[in-house]
Amino acid sequence: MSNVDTRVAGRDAAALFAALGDPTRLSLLTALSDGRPSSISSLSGGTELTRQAVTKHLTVLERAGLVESIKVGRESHYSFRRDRIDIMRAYLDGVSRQWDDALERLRAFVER
Amino acid sequence: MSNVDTRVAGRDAAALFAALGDPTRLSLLTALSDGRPSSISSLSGGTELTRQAVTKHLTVLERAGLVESIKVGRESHYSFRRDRIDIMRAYLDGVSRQWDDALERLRAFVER
DNA sequence: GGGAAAGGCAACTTTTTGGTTGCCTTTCCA
DNA sequence: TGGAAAGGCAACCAAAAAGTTGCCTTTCCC
Repeated sequence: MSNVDTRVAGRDAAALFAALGDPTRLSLLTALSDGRPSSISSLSGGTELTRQAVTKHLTVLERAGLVESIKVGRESHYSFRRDRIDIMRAYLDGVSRQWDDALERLRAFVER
Repeated sequence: MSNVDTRVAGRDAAALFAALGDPTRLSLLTALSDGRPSSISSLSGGTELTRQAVTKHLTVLERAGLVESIKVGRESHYSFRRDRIDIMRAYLDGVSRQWDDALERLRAFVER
């Protein structure tokens, strides 16, 4: 049952982890997590990357549901979506808990 | 300062997230998180994958520090390393907290 | 109105990744 | 002691990812 849980959660989680598995995307997400929606240009300014490269990374993050975008005039404003982070946290918590339980069982066995 | 923190943590974290950004590796990690060290054959048995494919995934996980291996006779025993999970949790907690703080500041501003 | 800023779209190149097959070495155990 | 089990190593392949360049459209604002 908890086995099924982690497997189901894992399917969702893998895509999220993959989206974060790139230093550039991770820093984009960090930049957005301060709450200020940002345009593509402002996000690519200050980096070594071209605007198009940043666009691609933002698209990856958006498909994973980690950010969302709205058009404001000629700009696209990207913003952080906190809720998806919780899925990853839940997955990591599950793995950690399973590990802790395993250790506990081992301890109980040894001390028997 | 907390900005620097997330950036430093981010460098480590990206590699870890990347290692988890694959369904196969995620299920390998889940299998190992029950505390029982497993051989490559036992991990590849029951899956559609060849032994070599599993070996490669385990190598990725090991380079990321998420598992470790020891040789036992002719077998390689892989086991879960919980400590690295904490780095990812810390990163996600940091991002979430930054987001929560931003919301709080916004609320305070609006209610002023 | 017209130039500049913001960005979408598409083609293309280069690496990386996920996976395979084949072969060799080491270890186990009947 | 000799086959079978476990697995390392290397070459290879195909698809995906990361990034670039070029060009076109939309919007802003002087």
